[in-house]
Amino acid sequence: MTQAPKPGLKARKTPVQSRSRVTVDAIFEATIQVLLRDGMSALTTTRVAERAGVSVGTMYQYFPNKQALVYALNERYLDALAGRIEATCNRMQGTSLDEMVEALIDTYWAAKNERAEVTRALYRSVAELDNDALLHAFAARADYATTAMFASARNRGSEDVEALNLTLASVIYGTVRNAFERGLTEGEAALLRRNLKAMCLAYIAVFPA
Amino acid sequence: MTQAPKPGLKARKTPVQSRSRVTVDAIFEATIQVLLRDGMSALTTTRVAERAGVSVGTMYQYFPNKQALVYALNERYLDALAGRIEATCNRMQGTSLDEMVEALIDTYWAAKNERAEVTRALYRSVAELDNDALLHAFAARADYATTAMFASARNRGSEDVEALNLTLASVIYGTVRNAFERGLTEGEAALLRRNLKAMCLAYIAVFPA
DNA sequence: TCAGGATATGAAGGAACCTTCAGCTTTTGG
DNA sequence: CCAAAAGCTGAAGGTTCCTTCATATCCTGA
Repeated sequence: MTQAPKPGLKARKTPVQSRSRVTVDAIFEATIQVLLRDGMSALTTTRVAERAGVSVGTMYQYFPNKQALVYALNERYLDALAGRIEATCNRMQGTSLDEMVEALIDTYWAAKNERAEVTRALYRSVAELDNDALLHAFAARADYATTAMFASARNRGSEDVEALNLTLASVIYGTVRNAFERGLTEGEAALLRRNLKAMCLAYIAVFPA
Repeated sequence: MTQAPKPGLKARKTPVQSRSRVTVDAIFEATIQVLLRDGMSALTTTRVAERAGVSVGTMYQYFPNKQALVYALNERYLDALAGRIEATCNRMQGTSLDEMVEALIDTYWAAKNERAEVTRALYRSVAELDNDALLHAFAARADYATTAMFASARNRGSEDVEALNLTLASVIYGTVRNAFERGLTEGEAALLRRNLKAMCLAYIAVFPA
């Protein structure tokens, strides 16, 4: 995830004093806010710097260009998300498939909703070509973790773990994202989450046959 | 879907001669190709015109600005997609829930895959702010159709149709999209499609209780 | 305390892009 | 066949934006 970004997308300089760490954080935060308020096409170096309370030049000391900024923002987010998924997978090792699925849904759902605006802002920036690689790296990392977890399930049948993972991961990630994109009310969201779990459990119950 | 676009996004002039209808089609096609080859950030009026084999001025005779072009492209695609969903819903009226779900999955899956590149290209353009409205309009239209279909199911239990629709629609659309974004092999895709159906059927079987 | 590295500034160069418009070509309807 | 409508052209105006760099300020370790 963090290795070998496309050339030209690497951070230019790594903050060493705490002053600059604050600056970089402010820049990231400003980027999110601009993205959220004005959209990707209005994401301007000047605007970001202004909102972050620094000058444009400062930005260019940590990011070689605008694209690198967006890249780093996504990397940061996906890295944290993958970390949470891995943590859940470790925690649930050896439990039942049912418990695993519920935990995975809860984790992913929570991650998307805790800072819903951030998620929404980032969705507006991944359209850029080079971020595809980032997404695939994330998917690979997450799949690795969940597959290992499913393989350790107490009550597993004789199914192909890879196939099981592909199915559950696609359904869970896909559904949660779709749920997130519709503007659901609290009630609808709760209902959908419950039903998603029910659906996965029903599938598991029927299939290990 | 076709009514009341944001001001400034309306088509400027409607083609009346067949010559210009060809031109407009070429422009749309060129937009897709540029989007696909170079991404959203390289989508330039000059490049689109060049690839379409017309001059920039021509483009501006049918679209008041670049944004309107992208808007129209999405509108066109979503309109066709909604139409296909509605057709399926009409065709399946009065059948069983199982058949409905299978038909819906097949329709959506086919629509995404027939011109996979187009779908992929459009995903790169919806990040723009104003297209959100378009997506919501599409969702509303699709939900209306599927809800009506589910309500007519031969073997329905006493569940809340709206809830059933929310669940099935979110899972199906979400999963298909997610499947599409991972670069699945033919085999994996087939497997996932089969399992998605199985999952929905298992859910239906358990719940009308 | 002080030198040197780290950090910040913002005006300005320069490239890329969107959009217009005056004039030219093609098509249509009578 | 011809006048009017429809369609097409592309150079150029005007704007916006990215990025650099010479200069100034701040911090840290000795």
